[in-house]
Amino acid sequence: MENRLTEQEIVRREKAQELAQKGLDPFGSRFDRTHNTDTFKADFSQYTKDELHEMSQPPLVKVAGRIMTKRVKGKAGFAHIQDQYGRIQIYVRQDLVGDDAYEIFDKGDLGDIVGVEGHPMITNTGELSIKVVNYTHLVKALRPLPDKFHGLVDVEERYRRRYVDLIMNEDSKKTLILRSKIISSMRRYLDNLGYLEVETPVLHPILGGANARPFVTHHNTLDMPFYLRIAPELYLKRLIVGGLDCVYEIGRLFRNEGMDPTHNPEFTTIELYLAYSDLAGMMDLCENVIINIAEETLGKTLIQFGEKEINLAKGWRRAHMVDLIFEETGINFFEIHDFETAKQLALDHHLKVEPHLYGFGHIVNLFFEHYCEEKIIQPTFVYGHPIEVSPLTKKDPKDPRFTQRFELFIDTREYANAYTELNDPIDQLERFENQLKEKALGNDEANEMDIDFVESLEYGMPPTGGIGIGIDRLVMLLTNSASIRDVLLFPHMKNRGKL
RNA sequence: GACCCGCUAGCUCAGUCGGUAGAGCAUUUGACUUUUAAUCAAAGGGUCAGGCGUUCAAGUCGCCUGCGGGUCACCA
Repeated sequence: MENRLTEQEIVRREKAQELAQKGLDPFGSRFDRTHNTDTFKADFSQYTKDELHEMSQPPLVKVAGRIMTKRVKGKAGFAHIQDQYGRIQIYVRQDLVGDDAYEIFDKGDLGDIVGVEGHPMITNTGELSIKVVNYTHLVKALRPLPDKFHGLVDVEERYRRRYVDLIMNEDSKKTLILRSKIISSMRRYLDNLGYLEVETPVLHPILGGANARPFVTHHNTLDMPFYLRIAPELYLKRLIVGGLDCVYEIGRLFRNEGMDPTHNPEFTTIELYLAYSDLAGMMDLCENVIINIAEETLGKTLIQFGEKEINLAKGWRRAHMVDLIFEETGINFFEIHDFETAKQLALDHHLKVEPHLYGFGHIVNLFFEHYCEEKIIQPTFVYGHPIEVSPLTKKDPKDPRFTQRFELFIDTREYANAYTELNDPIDQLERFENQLKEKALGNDEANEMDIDFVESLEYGMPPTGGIGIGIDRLVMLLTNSASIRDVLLFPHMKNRGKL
C-alpha cells in the first residue's frame, strides 16, 4: 500500500520514536513566542556586539521555526531556523542548554520545527543570533527537505508540493505573499471610496455575463443542473437595479477551456459597478486603482515585466479600436458600412471568417485581434468595440455599430474589460435573441436567454459604468511572473499516473 | 489537438562511441565550544518515469504510454 521508505525516512521515524521514549511528543504542541524572526531583528539589530554582550540583564526571547541549516561542532553548534518572515541563526551550547537538550539538538534534522529561548547576541562574523538557554523540540519532519543550497527546482514538484516550494524558495513565497497584498490593497482602495463588497452565487442556473464554455454540475435536492459561474455580471447589475449604487465582488470564475501560461480553469477577478458613471469613469477608476496598488505594494510605477519595461504612471493611452486598426493596416472601418465589403477585406488579408461571424463588427474585431493586440505594450485603453461582440454593452449614440466598451491592454494581454452598461431592456432582449442565433450557428459559448435579468432592467437600471479586472494577470504583471501558475498557490495539475 | 524539450539516489545535476551507475548536498559513524553552502575522515543509499523492441550487450538507439515545461492552434 505504501511506497517503500527511503533510508532517510526510516532514520527519521526512528528518531521520532526515540523522542517519544524520552517522554517528548515528536509532534509537539503550543509554544508561546515573544518574537518572530522579523520582530527579533527589528528589536535588536540596533545594538553592537559588545552592547549585547555586556548587558547586565540581557533580554530573554522565545522564537520558533523550522531548522534550515545546521552546523554542529562538537559541544556547540549553529543552526538557522525559519518562520514566515525569514531566518534567524541560533547558537546552541551544551553547557548552556544541558546535556539532554543538547543531544536533541545534535540529533535534530533539517526540516524539524523547534522553539528556542535565549538572548540576542552577535557572532564573531557579525550575524545577529540567539544564544539559546532553552531548546525545545516541537515537530519531527519525517521527510527530508530538498538540497539546502539549490532548493526545489523541479517545476512540476514546485506546483504539486507548493508547501515545499514555500519552505525552500524565497521568491515563490514573496510572489504569493505579494498576491495577498495586491488584493487587500485593491479592497482597501475601493472600501475607502465607499464601495460595498458583495457575494453573489457561484452556482448559476443560466449561463451569462461572458462568452465561455462552462463547468456543469448538479444539485441533488433541487434536482437541477448548475453552471459554475463564468462571470458575476448579471447578478451585480441586478444589485444596481436594487439600489446598491457602488458594488464590487472579488471572486473565482470557472471556465472550461484550454490551459496555458495565462489561463487556469479557475481564476480570480474583480467586477465593479458604479451607478451614474460610464466608460470614462471606469477608465479613471481602473487607472487609479492599479497605480495605487503598484505604489502601495511595489513603491513604484515603472516596472520590469520579462524583457520589457512597463510604465504605469498616470496618463494611459486611450484609443478607438478602429483607429488602431487604421494605424496597423491603413483600413478605415469608419468608412465601411456593409458586411460584404468588410468580409472581402478580411479574405484579402487571409483572415479566416468562421460561419458565426455574420456581422460587420465581427470583421472589425477580427482585424483588431490579428493586427493590433500584439503591438500594444504600454497600458492602453482600447475602446469602441463592435456591437456584435459586446452583447451587454450600451451602444455608442454617435455610431450604433460600436459600443461604449473598453479593454485595457498591457504587453499584448487583456487586463480589464469595461462597459457603459446596457440598461435598455428592449435592446437587451434583442441582444440575447442574437446570442441565441449565434448558438444555433455553432457558437457554443454564446449567452443563454436570461429573462429575469431583462425583467430587472424593466424596473429601471440607472446609467452605470462597470468593469472587470483579471487579478491573476495583474499579479503576474506586478510580480514579473511568466506563468499564471506562479501566482496561484495550488495550480491545477493532471493526476499523476501510478508511481 | 499538433510539434519541440525534459524525466538518472530524498534534492540539485554529470553520465563520452551502446560495454560493471557517478558527484555535491542530505543520511549514518567518528573528530571538533563563534560556525554560516562549516570543515576533515569513513560508510550506506538506484525498478536510470513505465512498457515493448533492436543488440552478444541499452541510462544511452527505436517505438508506445504517463507526467511536466514550451510553442502553435483553440479559447477572451
